[in-house]
Amino acid sequence: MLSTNLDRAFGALADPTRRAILLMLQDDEAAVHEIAARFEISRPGVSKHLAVLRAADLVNEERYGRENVYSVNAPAFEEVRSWLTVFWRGRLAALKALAESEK
Amino acid sequence: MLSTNLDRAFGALADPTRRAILLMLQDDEAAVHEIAARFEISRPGVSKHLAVLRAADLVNEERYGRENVYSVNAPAFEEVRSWLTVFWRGRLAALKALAESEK
DNA sequence: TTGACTGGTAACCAAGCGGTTACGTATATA
DNA sequence: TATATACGTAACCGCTTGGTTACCAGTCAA
Repeated sequence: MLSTNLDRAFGALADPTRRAILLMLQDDEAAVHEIAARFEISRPGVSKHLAVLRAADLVNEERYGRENVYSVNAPAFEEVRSWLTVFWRGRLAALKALAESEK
Repeated sequence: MLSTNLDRAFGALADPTRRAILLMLQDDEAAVHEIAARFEISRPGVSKHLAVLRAADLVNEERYGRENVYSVNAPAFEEVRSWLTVFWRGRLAALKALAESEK
């Protein structure tokens, strides 16, 4: 099945370790070894989570010397929030239409 | 790995078919056979998607005779929106702190 | 230049997922 | 009562996922 940005974003957010990484990056950007130090899983495990977040475009990656520094990428979050907001508005509209029809 | 409500909610939203089902239910509640009629996958396939949405508490299920009628369950969506909102506020706070420190 | 640090990736494994067909059961209808 | 409808679930299949260890390449420092 072909996978869209939105699929990947929601899928990336479905894992608690990845959400924790995002919360950590929300305070400040960090290198991979700094992130790995805060989690119990192995460094390659963290690398794979970061690859998933990168594929979902939820984080940016920048190389400084031998460090790979990750930070939050805001626009991709907007896409997720936007889907939920649109869904919500549609729902409110449906409820309103229902209320009208019951008058 | 133990799976939380939030994990299941984000995971459920990661699939385009399930999002389409939710958009359909947002207009009006529907029985399983009505939902299945609108998708190309088999009815048992739809049943499994509905089971995932149910496990994530994103839908409600109610039996009427031999029909199983599904509808959107609003509170679970609030949990997802809430996580994103809290994340967002934290991020804005971090950006503000950064701006302050640069003065 | 040798050695330590940083980090991606390959290979592997068990578990989960999205789909299918086959089946069982409950309900409505003729 | 016999038949058709509605739906969940089991069994199966191939692919993905989240974790591991082992390895390799690039960069910094002595």
